[in-house]
Amino acid sequence: MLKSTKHLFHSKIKFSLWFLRSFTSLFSPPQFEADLSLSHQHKRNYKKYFLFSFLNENPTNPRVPKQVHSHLVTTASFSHSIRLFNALLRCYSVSENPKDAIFLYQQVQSFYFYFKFDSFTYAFLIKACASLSNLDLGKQFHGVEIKMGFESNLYVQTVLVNMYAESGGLVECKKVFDEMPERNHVTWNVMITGLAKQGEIEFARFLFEKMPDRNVVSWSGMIDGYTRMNQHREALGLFRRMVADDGVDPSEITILAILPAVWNIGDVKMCQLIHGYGLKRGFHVSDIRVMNSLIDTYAKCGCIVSASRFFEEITTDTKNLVSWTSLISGFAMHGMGKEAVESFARMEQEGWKPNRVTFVSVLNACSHGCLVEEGLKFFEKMVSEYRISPDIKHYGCLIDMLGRAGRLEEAEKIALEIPCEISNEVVWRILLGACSFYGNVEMGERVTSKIMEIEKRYGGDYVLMSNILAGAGRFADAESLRTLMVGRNAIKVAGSSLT
DNA sequence: ATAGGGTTAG
Repeated sequence: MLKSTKHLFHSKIKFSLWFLRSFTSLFSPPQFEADLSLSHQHKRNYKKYFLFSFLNENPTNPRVPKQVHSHLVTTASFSHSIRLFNALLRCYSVSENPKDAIFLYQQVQSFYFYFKFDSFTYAFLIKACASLSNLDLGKQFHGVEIKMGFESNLYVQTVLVNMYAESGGLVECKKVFDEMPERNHVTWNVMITGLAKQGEIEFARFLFEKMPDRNVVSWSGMIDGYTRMNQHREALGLFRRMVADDGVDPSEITILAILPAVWNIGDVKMCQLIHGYGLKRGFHVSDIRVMNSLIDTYAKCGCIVSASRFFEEITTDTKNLVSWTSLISGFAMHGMGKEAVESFARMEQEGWKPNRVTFVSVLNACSHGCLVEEGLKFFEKMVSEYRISPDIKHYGCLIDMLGRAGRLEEAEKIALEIPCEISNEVVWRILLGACSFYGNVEMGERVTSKIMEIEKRYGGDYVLMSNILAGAGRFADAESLRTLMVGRNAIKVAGSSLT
């Protein structure tokens, strides 16, 4: 008995040493070896501190929390520090697998029953539930947290509001917010951004106007809410009010929230203004997300030259895959197939591996630039070389490309081969457009019946099909289709131009 | 130690 315990103890020491070695070799903190000569208490504190900063300084490396976790398990030193345990929990809650936070809690709860959890523990656990969008689990921790006496803890209640907002429990969200004895600006912001994200923009605005000290987060949240709801003028108005009247400096996030409103309205001047502001404030050198969004906005405002010039100004080590994809999608929407294909080649030369979005963009470019053979090659390359299984948008581009080139039979064949789990009415709608362009009545009728199996309320389909029929001289059929459209209450919004 | 994020067929 004694021997085996001893053996276990030795193996633990061995493991610890291996562990410390792996830490030192990974990060080689200065004087770590020397500190081993300190007193036992000192060593333990140093180790604790080291593990703590190890966790906090490597938030993106998924191996770090696993290493610390296994160290704590094998050395049975969970009980030594609630802080270390909480830091580990925090790491897991923002990691790729927030469920690990729940597992850690369950493990500690069942093996270390004397362990006393504090308010931070519950805050991070509820945060993990928010990342998982798991409303049921969140409700359970809400119950536990109340039972442990944190019902009026500002931090715990704030993450609780956030969790309910993110996982769609708006009723509970409002209830918790209303019943909080004290709130700070974070609480208000969590509530406002949460409501704005869920589409409750009116109520978010009400709270926004009522809130005592608005900051850049509150403004950005509201602006983002309006752009999500397609209320772009309202978003721009709020942005102007924020900068001009309240004198609040926009952050990177504000810029990212306002740019979709800019390109939806198509305001090039506004885009240049924000670009200039970014230059002045240094966003363009510091935040690749803002730069990528600017490429996209210039392209969507019709200035592909500015978009590509701006792209070329970004240094090679700052550019990423999204920059390349934004450029290619810009070329695609301007019908510049050749430039898109060249950019794709340059991107591969610089060592970037295209993802599914990059392929949607380049296939779209081939379709708009009438590069059918290239497009088919890209599709083949995506499947066999990059092992990306095509999704419905890739098929959409492919069908659009073949349809525009008049290769309707091939397009229809592919549309029929799409697995039914991912198929939708949009691919058939694309094909219907091609049938209309080439005046193919028979296929048009087949395709229309396919669409009607899925969606009967989209007016554009009736209009397109009745145009095909009228083009073939079948005016009576065209007329009855129009009547059917009115009878089914299908709506066709009239087109309009921005200029 | 609590809040906000970029590219996607018609």
